[in-house]
Amino acid sequence: MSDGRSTPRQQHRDARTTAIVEVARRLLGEVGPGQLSLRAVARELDLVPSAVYRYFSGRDHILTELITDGYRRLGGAVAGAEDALPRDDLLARWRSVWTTTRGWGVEHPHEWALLYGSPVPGYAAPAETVVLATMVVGRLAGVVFDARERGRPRPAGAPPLPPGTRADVEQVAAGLPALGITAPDEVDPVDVVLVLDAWTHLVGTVSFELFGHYVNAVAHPQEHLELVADDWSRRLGLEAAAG
Amino acid sequence: MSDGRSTPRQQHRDARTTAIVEVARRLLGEVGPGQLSLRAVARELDLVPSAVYRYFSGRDHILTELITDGYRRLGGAVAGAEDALPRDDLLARWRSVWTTTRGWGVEHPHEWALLYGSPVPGYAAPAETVVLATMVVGRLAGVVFDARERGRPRPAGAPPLPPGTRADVEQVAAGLPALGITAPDEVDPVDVVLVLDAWTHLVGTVSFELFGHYVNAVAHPQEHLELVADDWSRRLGLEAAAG
DNA sequence: GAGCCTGGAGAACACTGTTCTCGGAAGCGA
DNA sequence: TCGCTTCCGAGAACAGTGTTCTCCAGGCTC
Repeated sequence: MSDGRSTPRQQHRDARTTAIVEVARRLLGEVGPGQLSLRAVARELDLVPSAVYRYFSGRDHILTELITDGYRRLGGAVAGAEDALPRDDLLARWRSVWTTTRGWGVEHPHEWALLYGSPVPGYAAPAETVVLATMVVGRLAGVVFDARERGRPRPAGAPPLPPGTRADVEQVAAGLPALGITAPDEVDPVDVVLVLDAWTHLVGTVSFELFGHYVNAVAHPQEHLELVADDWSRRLGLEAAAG
Repeated sequence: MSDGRSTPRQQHRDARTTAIVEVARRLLGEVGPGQLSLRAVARELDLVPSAVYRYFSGRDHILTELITDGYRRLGGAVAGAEDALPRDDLLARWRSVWTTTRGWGVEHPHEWALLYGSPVPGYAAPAETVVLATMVVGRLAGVVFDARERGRPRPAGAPPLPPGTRADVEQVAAGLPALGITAPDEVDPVDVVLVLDAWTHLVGTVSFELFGHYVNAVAHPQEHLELVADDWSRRLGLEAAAG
């Protein structure tokens, strides 16, 4: 946020900027997006509303900042948990990504809604966000690629991909290095699709839990999520060779 | 909405009530929830804002009505499409539920966001909604149950369910008749979990497309969704015996 | 030390949801 | 047909909201 040398003014500016985001995030946790009020943020900081406009172009700008911030925090939590595990324990790493993602969502439901719920109207993802938003799915892909590298193949039974999806996969595979994902030289297109689907299912499951679609259906969401995670790991051939 | 005999007053009231909802739904399609304004609805009907309160207790009440209305319409679209297919063509019925659901979402993205996006703050699902909300997953379950009835088993390879999930499944199975879902006498618990997961994956996939999480990843969402649908049908053993 | 410029104050505008009172008109029973 | 009741809409008001504008003082920069 601050460039190299920091004048006193720049320091003050940075402090205020982060203070605004911090307060906004705290209020977001209390009331949820849509109810987040710029004036409330200003009040909390003993500021007049118009003063906030020195730092942000408006309410949506603050929300945008909270979104990138949320992706950063979620990604950080997932990365931290997975990095603490031995690289060879693919199954533990895979489950870690799933449970850490859910854990973060359960702890920060409003931020989760901001990231994966209805998009905010004025929001156009800045360039920085697109790489941040891929952290979770990137970790999923990392485990799968490591499994292939260790000679664990995917169970048979997948049909060939239709042409449109093949094109999509090529697009994705070409963009992997830019996202910091180390992929094998020859990426299996089916792996790419399955990882994308597993990611979708992961986020969908957590969203269903947090958004109340599982009432009267799933009373043990943690257990259920682990079940789904193991299911996908089996389909991706992550478990030990002896089934 | 109207009970048996309808006095002129009741007629007028019903007409106004539906008119308000209709206008609200049209405006919702233009601006999205959160931007939907009670005053704008009133303006459109040449009404003063306070007059709307004769029919709805507030803005959230209108949104609640739009939610139940949305579930009804989505469910109706799905049911209509599936009922037009021969009951024995399980695969076609299965795909129909998937593609019809996506098609409705693509046509009504804001209503989709209302149903499956971030929950509305003041919204507590009325009793009527819980049955409406299960229409899509109920149709998925119906296809699977019909497959079992026709002697198509699920492919092997599923691990036993952990105790918490077993309890959840029993709860769900006990509630099936109340939802109008005809289930076999002995419901396979794994089938219930898989249907729930397929439903989650379906909604998650459409949401990811509509909410912009698939940019730079899935340029052919229709084809991708069909791929996912077929994938689940294979895991559920819906296709003809000869693979 | 002179000057610029930045950040905050304050007022104002156009909205929003919601509550209240009040009037008139339409429906209803006799 | 008359009179009463009920109900619907108008209107004003209040407390909020996001946003824009002008103005000014203080601190930073040169």
